[in-house]
Amino acid sequence: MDVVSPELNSLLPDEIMDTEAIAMEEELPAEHLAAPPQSEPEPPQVPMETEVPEIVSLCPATTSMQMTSASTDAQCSTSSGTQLLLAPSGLITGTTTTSVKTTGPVVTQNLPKISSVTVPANHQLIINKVASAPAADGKSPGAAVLKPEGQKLLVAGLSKTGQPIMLALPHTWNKPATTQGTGDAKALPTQIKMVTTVGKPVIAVSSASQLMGSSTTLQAQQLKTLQYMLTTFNADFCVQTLKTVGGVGTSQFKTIIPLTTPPNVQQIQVPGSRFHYVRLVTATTGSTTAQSGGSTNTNPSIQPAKPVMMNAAVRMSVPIIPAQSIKQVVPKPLTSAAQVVTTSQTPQRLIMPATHLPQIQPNLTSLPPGTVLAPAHGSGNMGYAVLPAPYVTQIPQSAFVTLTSSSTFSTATPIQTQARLSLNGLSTSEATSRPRKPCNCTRSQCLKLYCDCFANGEFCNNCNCVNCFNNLDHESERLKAIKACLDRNPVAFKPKIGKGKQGESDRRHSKGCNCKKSGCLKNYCECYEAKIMCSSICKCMGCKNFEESPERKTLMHLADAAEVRVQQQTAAKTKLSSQISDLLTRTTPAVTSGGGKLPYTFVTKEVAEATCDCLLEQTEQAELTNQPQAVAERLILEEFGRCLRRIISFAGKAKTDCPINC
DNA sequence: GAGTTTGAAACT
DNA sequence: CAGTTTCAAACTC
Repeated sequence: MDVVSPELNSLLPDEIMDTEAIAMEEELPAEHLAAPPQSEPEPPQVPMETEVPEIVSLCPATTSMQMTSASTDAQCSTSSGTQLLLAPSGLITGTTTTSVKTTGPVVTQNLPKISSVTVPANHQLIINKVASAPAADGKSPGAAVLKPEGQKLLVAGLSKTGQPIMLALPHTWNKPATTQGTGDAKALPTQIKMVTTVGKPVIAVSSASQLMGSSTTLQAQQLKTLQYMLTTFNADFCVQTLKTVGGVGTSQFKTIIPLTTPPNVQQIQVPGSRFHYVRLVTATTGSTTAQSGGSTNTNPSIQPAKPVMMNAAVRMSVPIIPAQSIKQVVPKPLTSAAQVVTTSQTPQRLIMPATHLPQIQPNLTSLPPGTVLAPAHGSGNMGYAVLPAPYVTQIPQSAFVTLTSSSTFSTATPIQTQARLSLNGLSTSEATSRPRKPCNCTRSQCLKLYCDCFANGEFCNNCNCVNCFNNLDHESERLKAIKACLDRNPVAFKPKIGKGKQGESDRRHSKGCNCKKSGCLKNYCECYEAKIMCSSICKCMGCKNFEESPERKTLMHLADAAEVRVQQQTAAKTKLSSQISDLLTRTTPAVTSGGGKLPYTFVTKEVAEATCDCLLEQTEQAELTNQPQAVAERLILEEFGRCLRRIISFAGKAKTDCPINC
């Protein structure tokens, strides 16, 4: 399905390399890009672990957050019992926690259809800074980060499953948008991070890097209740937001997964991260202390606190809208393309931004579709592995950190579903439901594009490869390989089958094939393999893969016929099996006799399948001899009768031969 | 299943 | 960028 205009699609190669700039130029006021007005010196720039600009959690889950919709005005109100905490990363590690006060403005701007969400009384909003860079005052590395009036939180919408999608806006977000487009997007990259709760209400929101080192004061009285702006997740906004957060037109959907080794959450403190996080968690007794406003800390915004007890987790992912799938993602962000993870009963996962990926940083957005950042077991200090989305399903359970109500981290349940993303022009369902063929690589270590698994952005799983490095155990090598591929070809992991120009076929090979001997009518040809015709950009010789080609038509006809035949046989087999099963079920009471094992007992699965085979064979015979349908049906029924007689005969014989055991 | 063919990827 | 080599999938027997 074509979901993105050719114009947009044409923007992909360059723009995806600088998604932040695009995002800022297109979506954010210029002031948003400018240096924050606070007087504190800018914290030292730390290497950006990744240019992944946004984090979006699209995990389907329920949430106890009360949502109201249809409001078009930004609102911020409170409800009793909710606490707002601002905490440095130490909060997560259990070393320090800072409770803060805030004036609590939640501002939405330039966002349509704002609605609101009410935070339940037993929830806390915890603002956590993950970055470990020293604060400007040098006293509180990793200290709380939000300006009193700075951090804006948007609940950008609700998924189908009701989970809120949160936006954390830089403190400059509420500035007028009059200078939009005049700022230097690259100078001060700002990220909107969208997250949703998973299961119980935990919301993680990242703010812009320039907020690091700043402080936030939140009024404790106002912490008790919060109400956030919501925007309904209409398609236009989704498109804009996703473009903003992920860059334009790539078919990538990035998810960030925390490091393993719970309960040590040091991994969450991503060194050099420019992201901040806000978590909305269920209030606990321990956190009440944290939100006390009576701290004597010289920095009023930073107060010690107990480790926060979290019983919910967040999964954040970074969507980069695929050219072919953007419209698939947007309307149903949490049910299909965006539904990266489904968690189980305790679906809490703490998701952190990728870190220490300098090698691939420049091309992160060119990573395979659905790239995920995940724990890297063998990557030394890399911290996070860069994974395509399908990898998520292969990550062992221990790879996820769960925040539990007992203030400890534990492993989470494995991911149950995976992102459904567009791959090579196939629909998301096609791409993910189709079983991938195992590779047979022997010399490439599955780290070259020769390997289909690697090229398609998947881990090798149940493959026949030799000396495979395409797994989490060789993450560092794999990262290097990814970088090498991207160095050679920045769009190496982009789908080769994209949209053609206007007026041309919807799908065409991005590079074109180079076939010489196959006539482009064998699967050697990438165009033919993708079931598309060769185009003007192909360099093939003797091409027969064009619209009017009689050879192609013949092949297509044969292929269609074969496919129909297979489908018919499959359907017939299924139907017969079902009928036999149903027959056995319905006749069970009637055939009881003599107290022994009855004939129907012998209609095992194998017998049923054999019967089906006989019937199918009869069907084929009838087809081959061109029998009329009525005759064919009669022959099949006769065959079925013979099968039944044989079954009964053998059953009766067995009963006679084995009166004790049967 | 072994051997061959093929063309993309990688290399020079 | 063109020519060559490497590689793994597709194909044939």
